[in-house]
Amino acid sequence: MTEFKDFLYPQKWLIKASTGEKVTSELRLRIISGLIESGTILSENKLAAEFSVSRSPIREALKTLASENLIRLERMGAVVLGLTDKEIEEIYDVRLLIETFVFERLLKMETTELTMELSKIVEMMKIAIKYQDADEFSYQDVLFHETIIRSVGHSYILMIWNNLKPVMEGLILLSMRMRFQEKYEDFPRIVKNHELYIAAIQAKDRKLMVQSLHDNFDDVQGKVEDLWRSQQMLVKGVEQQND
Amino acid sequence: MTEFKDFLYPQKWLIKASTGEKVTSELRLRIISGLIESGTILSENKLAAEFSVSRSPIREALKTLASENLIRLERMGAVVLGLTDKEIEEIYDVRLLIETFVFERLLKMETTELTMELSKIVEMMKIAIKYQDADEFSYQDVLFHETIIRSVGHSYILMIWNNLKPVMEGLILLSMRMRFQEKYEDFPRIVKNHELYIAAIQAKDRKLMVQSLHDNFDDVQGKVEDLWRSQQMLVKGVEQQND
DNA sequence: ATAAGTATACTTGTATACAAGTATTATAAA
DNA sequence: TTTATAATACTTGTATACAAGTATACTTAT
Repeated sequence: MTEFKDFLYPQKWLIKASTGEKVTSELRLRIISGLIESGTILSENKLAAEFSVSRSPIREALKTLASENLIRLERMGAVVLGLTDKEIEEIYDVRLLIETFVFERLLKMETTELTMELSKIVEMMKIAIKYQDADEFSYQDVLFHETIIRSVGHSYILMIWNNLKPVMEGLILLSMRMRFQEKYEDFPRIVKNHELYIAAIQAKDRKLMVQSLHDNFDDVQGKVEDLWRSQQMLVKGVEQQND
Repeated sequence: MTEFKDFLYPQKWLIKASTGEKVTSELRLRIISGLIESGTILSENKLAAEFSVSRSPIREALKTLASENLIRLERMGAVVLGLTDKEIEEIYDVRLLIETFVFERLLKMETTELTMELSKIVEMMKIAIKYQDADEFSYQDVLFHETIIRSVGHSYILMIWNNLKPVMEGLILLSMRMRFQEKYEDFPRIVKNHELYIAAIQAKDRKLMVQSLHDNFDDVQGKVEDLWRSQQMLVKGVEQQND
């Protein structure tokens, strides 16, 4: 598989990935961004030709995307579902659900090690902002929440997170790229929210946690149209931006 | 793929299924039941030989089971994780989490059609008991909860259910088979619990719902050792039982 | 012109072939 | 006996081949 210049998904995150994983990540982001529109019928053969790959990794990708509700596999072809605003809200329902659950567990735990780790991540986020690295910032943002979820050691909550994560990551990625272009001033506030989250964990303060979580949602909750604009912009400027 | 006589998974549920789905369902149940022990290393080639199938459907099965936390894919071989008692409890954490969420939504909805549907399912459960059909009873039990979850139309809650369902189904299946052999007297109570659940939905009574849900968990919450016993019993008696 | 039937070009699901890499085992040397 | 090296038998990931089935389009007959 040739590494296309016009890949939306960060190439450096895919260095060790198999072809199947690469295709999965790229297709996912194209669907989330709206570059591949809802209603489109995807065929394994056409995708294989487009990516210059055999059908094996394509099949793997389609199965994964179907489990993430981004496409629906049918007799002939996979129909793209994409993300409506309603579904983005639903994703945040689930995030609120599991992070609230996790927080309840944290209330009964030692959290010094966790907050240490989270502080480190926030430092990394600041560096990413300084160097205007949207992808790195997104990575740390996702890692922040994953670190919290992992810390309670609940394998089925983690399973839910693992199913949700790829789509979340895509949304955050597109949202942050847009912000770096258009709303750079947002970032200090986003960082502050994360610091608030850490404070809530340290103080074991339910209310503070839910509040900072809600604020965090608002930060990412760009409407789908915004993400689409963002994607358009990126595709147009991709010749210059990508090495 | 030959239809082995010693399949644990109900053959009639797999009539329209592809080879990949058949292998997935059978492997899953063997892992849950303990027939394939935790720590076992599964190789694609060996499984393909064992099931008289090519590696394609086996790969599909292993990917699915990995997403369900039943195995862990590694460089060489897939290591079986199975279900510990802790994990079974975690599954019920998640069920409680999503069914409670769903119930909150139901409080704001018209539920006459839903309760009608649920009553029908309970009738079916009674018939299954009458004819001592453990598999059919399990099917209706799973369908009962799925019907409730689907009724609120939340695609990401449904996604969680879809990820959880196969393992749930397996647990219920093994648990009910054991009960039909050893604790037949349990069933009237199980049916009553489901009727209580319906009443809770009709009355929009949170407390009643949580209570009946908890009771329902207790009914299925056979310890892993019990499931293993059940499986042993079934494998020994399989020549007579399966057609 | 329209309807029916056939041919063709798709589709997915499974089997097989191949390539690259890893663990193990056997062999050889110290 | 122990260590190092080489050969072999595995492993997964990807490509390709094949089979069965479905939709489309074309051809033929009325």
